[in-house]
Amino acid sequence: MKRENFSRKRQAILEAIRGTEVHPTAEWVYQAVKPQYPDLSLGTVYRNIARFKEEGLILSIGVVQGQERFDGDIHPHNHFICSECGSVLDLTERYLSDDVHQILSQKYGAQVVSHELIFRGVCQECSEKSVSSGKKGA
Amino acid sequence: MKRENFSRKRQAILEAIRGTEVHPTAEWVYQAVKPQYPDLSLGTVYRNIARFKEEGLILSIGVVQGQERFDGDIHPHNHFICSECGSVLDLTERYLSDDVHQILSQKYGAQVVSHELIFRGVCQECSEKSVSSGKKGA
DNA sequence: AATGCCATCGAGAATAATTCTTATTTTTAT
DNA sequence: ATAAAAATAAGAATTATTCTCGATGGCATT
Repeated sequence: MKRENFSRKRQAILEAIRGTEVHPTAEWVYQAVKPQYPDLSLGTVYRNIARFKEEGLILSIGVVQGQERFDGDIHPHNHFICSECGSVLDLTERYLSDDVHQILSQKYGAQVVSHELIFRGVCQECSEKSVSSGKKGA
Repeated sequence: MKRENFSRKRQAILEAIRGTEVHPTAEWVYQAVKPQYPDLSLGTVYRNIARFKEEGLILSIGVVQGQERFDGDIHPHNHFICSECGSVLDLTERYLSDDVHQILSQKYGAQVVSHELIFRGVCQECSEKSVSSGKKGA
């Protein structure tokens, strides 16, 4: 009875987001799904991403270099963002237990429901580039 | 000899950002400084904000509801962002020591230089509104 | 006070990501 | 098969931000 209400394109968009580690932009998703559905529209990607976010199927990492980045892995984990190339990496370390939400909620009278922890710096690849081109390393 | 290189408008923009707790947008800063300098241009606000960021005089909290938010307090601290009204609050609790940067840098071969920890949820004010209007509470 | 020099600025055009609108197409229920 | 509902394509519209460039401001030297 209960319908899945998932069109093929919608499904393909979700799978594209879930099936990559790059924490893609809307444009990336569009380019990724386009080959399979050549009549895909960028508006459809945006519309469905907004929907996935509301439904909790994906998460937003935030805006990196002017473009919003998404994550199909909704398990709690943290990220590292490279200031040079904008790449987003997953970090497996856990730093905060979820009871901090409770504690903060009580202290501030708010409803704290989630947190995000983002580390910033220069990734290994960009660090090496900088060294070889003499930008920083020596 | 060494000139301060700070025009009055630039100084006023920096002071506006430093003198508020609201973690303002560029537009907010523009409106705040405009009365004192009626010929202020929004482009000047953006230009100087970009410069302050590069110089490390202010920090970017990230994009909230489509607008970038800034913080004149560069001491390490964390934030709570209300998903309803977009307000940004300071949290004084410290959760991470800075040696995690070292540890992560070694583990990933990157240069981790900073982190940001953001809690999300509904602030007290918005929570109360929701209750009285029957949106969630009752 | 006048001059020269650059940093800074204003105004608005340009850009780019995202959202919105509407007609059309696809999907689902009957 | 057909009608109703949901989803989509195309592109216009919106909006925050950046860019361009001619004009202005502020300081140093005269």
